[in-house]
Amino acid sequence: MDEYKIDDVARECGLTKRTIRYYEELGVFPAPDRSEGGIRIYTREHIDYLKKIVTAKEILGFSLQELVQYLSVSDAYKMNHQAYHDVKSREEQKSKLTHMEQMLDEQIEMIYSKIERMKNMHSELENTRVRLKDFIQKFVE
Amino acid sequence: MDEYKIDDVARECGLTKRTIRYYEELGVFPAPDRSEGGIRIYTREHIDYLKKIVTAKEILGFSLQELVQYLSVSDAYKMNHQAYHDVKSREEQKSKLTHMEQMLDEQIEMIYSKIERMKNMHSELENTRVRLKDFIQKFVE
DNA sequence: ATTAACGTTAACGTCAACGTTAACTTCGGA
DNA sequence: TCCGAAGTTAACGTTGACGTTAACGTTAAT
Repeated sequence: MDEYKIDDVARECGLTKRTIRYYEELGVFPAPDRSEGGIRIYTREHIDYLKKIVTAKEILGFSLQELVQYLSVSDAYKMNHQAYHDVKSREEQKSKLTHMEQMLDEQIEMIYSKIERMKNMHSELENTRVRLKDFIQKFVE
Repeated sequence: MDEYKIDDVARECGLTKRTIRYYEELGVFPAPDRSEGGIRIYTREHIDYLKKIVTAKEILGFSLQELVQYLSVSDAYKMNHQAYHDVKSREEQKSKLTHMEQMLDEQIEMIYSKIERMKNMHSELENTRVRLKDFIQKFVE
């Protein structure tokens, strides 16, 4: 069965139920279908998507507002659904697509530069380690 | 003159005066000497150190509490001063040094794994870009 | 010597990102 | 069928990381 309740999702994604509802409220996470009694019914797709959100937030250090930006361009799911529906003219669609392309390029560039700066910090720390080891060496002599 | 007031520091580091005092209050940033009238007098060393703090926070996405941890092992300045002074026995010093070494190793490992995960996101985004370009291509045909 | 610009502390305000609680409904097993 | 676990919304509380304001002292330049 491809049906999950909020607690299952929470467990698997490492979030609280409150947080999941909060993300839905903010528009970071899509609102799922409801059961007869109004209970949120999630699918596996939802879970995978939420996992992506969590890692993006963790690794990139994005705020929830930035996440909205990020998600609007980074996800193929949205590429097939949101950008394709609810838009009127072909011209509008095309401009929306090229805009997405541009945003995507910016995201990629930003992540790349972050990686570079992290590499710098990494090698600085390696240097510090060497100096520390030297210091300890001299210390025990 | 190697003397700066808080506003100079703020400008150069891209922070507000309030933030600098707040960092001092938290122990993230060392308290400088004061002038006769109680005004904070900083040196170039302070500025460089604060710049490090800012980048570490930005790039690593550390909270201020985590920064305290990070700074206590990552900085050579502290290696020469804090760990060397205010400690009593030689045994204590040695254990403190090996503890620093261990923490440093952990930091290095953590940053490395962050870099790896960012690389993954980066290549995922590259894939998305390719798919998006394809989509646009077919769209304009 | 005065004044404007800049410094100080202390206290309160704010915003994001949830946690907690209350008051209620729904669901699954004995 | 009934009870307890787990679902729901709504509202208030909390914490981190500062911003803002007030009330005041210091400094530099005219």
